[in-house]
Amino acid sequence: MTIFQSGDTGGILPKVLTGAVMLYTIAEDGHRQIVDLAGPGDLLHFEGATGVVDCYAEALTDCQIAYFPATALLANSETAEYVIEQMRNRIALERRHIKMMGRKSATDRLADFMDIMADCLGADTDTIPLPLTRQQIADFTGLTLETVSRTFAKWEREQRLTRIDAVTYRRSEPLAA
Amino acid sequence: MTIFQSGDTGGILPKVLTGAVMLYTIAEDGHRQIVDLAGPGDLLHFEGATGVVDCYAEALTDCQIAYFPATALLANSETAEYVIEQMRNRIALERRHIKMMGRKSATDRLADFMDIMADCLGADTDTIPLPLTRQQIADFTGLTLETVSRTFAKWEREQRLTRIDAVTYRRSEPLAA
DNA sequence: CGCAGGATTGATATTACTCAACCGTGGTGG
DNA sequence: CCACCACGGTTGAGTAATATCAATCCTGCG
Repeated sequence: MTIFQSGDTGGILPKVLTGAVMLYTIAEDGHRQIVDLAGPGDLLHFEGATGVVDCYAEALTDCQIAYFPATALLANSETAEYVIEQMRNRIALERRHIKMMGRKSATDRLADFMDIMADCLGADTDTIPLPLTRQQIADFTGLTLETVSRTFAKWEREQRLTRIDAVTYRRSEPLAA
Repeated sequence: MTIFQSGDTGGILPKVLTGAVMLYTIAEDGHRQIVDLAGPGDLLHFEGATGVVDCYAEALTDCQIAYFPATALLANSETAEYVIEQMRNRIALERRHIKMMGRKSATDRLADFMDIMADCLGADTDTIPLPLTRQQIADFTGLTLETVSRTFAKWEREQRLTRIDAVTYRRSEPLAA
């Protein structure tokens, strides 16, 4: 379940081969904020031997993780370029995340969230795997689980969203109101 | 004022020597979201010659910017390490940003925001430069400018925060309620 | 002097949070 | 086999907080 914890030392870079992983932090007041999502091909952190990770990584599904020594990866220019590309991807995703959280309405936030999930974990655009509990979605979006639940219920009533199975939804129309 | 725009090609990495810069995106609905803040020593993006930046960079204060060719920077292992370190810093800041935006109350959000400003632009911990308009603070935190204004007014009434000059505040006590 | 841009303040409405009850399911143990 | 429990999810009612709309203030500048 847990892949690494805040405080663990770096030096070895974990790469997701299969499955999905969430990264989160715990605030002083106990509030959990999910700060990142990773799927196949993604590196989970970038700390060298002198670094320490400051978040928790937990598997959302069954996962295979490979571990690479940071020094070796950065020594070779080809793999170093891959690491840099990965970091660029992380920055781009964090910024989408920020953009999503800047939305003032819960509906817009969750519509953006579904876009992100589709891009991160989705095969085709409108079939969206959702291996997260309502609480986890809330901790990702900065909403409450009740608001998440109500918004999904509304979308299902409006036929914009249909549940395929326990962890998959299909969206028919743009979700944003 | 504008340092680069969404759509500009990469290849040359801008580094802030002095001053402060904001990075922002514009959503389809016109909403502006500030996604990053950079101060002296920070690189503003990491796009190689094949990349394109997807946000806008605008100076918040008078600025000096130096430009480095990406290929040269990455060829040398010493400067490459600096670039990676910079990317790590960006990721860490974006995550603090996300964490801040996960706070449910405006007061908590803005207290976190002040912490971030202190770390990004501050000399000592409690003297906080704030070269942003209320609207820009709102676009950073995901609040409205009225809420920002009211919260600052409340803090000043409570003597937790005092304005030193047009762009500097001093905080006396923890701002979080 | 008048104007423009940012900032403040007020009144109101909406929206999401909070608290709480209840449902459904899967697992465990008697 | 069934009772019970734990956990996630749904739904409802009420409240508190912030967005919204609008008027006014302040300051620097032309």
